[in-house]
Amino acid sequence: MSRTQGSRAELTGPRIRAAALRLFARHGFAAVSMRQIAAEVGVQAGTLYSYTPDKQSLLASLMEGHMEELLEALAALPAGGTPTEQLERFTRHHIRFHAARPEAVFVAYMELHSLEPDNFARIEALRGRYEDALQQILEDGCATGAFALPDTKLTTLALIAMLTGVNTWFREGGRLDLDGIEAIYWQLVQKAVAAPDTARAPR
Amino acid sequence: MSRTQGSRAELTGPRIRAAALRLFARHGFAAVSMRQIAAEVGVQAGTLYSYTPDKQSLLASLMEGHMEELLEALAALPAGGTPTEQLERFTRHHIRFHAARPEAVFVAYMELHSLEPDNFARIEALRGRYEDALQQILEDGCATGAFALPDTKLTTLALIAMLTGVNTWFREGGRLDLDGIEAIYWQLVQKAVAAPDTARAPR
DNA sequence: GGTTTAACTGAACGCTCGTTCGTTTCCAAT
DNA sequence: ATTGGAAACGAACGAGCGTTCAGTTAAACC
Repeated sequence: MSRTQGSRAELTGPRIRAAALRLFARHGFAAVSMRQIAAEVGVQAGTLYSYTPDKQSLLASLMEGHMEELLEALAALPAGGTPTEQLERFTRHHIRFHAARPEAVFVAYMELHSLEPDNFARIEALRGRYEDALQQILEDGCATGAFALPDTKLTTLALIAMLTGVNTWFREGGRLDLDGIEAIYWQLVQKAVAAPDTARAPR
Repeated sequence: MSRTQGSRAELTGPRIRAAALRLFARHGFAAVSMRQIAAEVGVQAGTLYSYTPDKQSLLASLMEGHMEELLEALAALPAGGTPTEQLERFTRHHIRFHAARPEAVFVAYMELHSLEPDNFARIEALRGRYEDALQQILEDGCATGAFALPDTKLTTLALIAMLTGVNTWFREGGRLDLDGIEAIYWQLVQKAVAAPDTARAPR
């Protein structure tokens, strides 16, 4: 399937994936044809089928790859510290990771209904693991008294929705850089979850 | 175009819109054919063109109608009171309004990229007016000292993303009813925006 | 009961879709 | 120079797409 040496150009497989991701993000999975993807790569449509069994698998593979990358990056974060420190790391990491790959994020959120049931279940399970990681931090914080939350599951979903919302407007080179955005969102998150007494002195 | 008396059944126009909304929400605009919509209504595909000039206009009309309804409902809210009271009204209303029409909300958010440029601009302008209303409340609150926010525009977008996120998991008859959900989210919103001194006594 | 009229049918248009597969190309090893 | 084999081509398949429109139906009015 792969040459020992890519003598003429970039490897075709990754270029197909990149083109598909870009087009799916821009126009939506159902609105993009295999011929459009092929044209973007500079190849005939039939060639795509040497790299993916079909269009659905191409989408599922992109989405699953994204979710696995997200979980790997989460696992690579430094552990330990207070729940507040962990939550700050999670918050900043979420914003930074998502801002760096807007197309994959967009596809992973918007094309869930284009997945066949098996693929949907597999990818939703990965998302669930990510949410669980945040929920665990919130529960730890409630246990130590650093956070005061009526419902950690809802708060998990609320915070992730808020943080992921950055992607709807963030553009590189805009009014604010990522450091500034992280700081603003971290302040919102921190105040929202903090127990009243510790709202200003977060340990 | 319309009969003086709908003697046999429901009027066809609204039924087409309802079927299209349901199918667009479930499968995505591009993945739904005019024949599917027609079949859902119990009519031939050609009949749809007595009610809409084309598929794109059907989508745009559904989205524009939803945004206008949202703005009308916002305008119908009681005015006056402190910024904190206004923000609570906005928060509760947003959750309640969106939870009541999940399909329209889903389509309005997910199918923006299916709109042709003119329709997109018109509908985005309506969304901007809704965001402006929230931003005005936040600015008023900062002016009175009730809120402490580094950036009202970002906070506006962050809060709307958080509140709209309810729609990704809320299902009627689930663990929590709307009153409970409103209360939890209002607590998160209130704490996130409140100036430190007033965090516990919101007037 | 005959006429009007709007709603709806159903066939047809040209086109694009995802996918298959026999053929051609061309690098790499002999 | 020849050969082996992977990569890509490009034509073809049946199906379905959005849209049009001449014709059919049936309720409403005189």
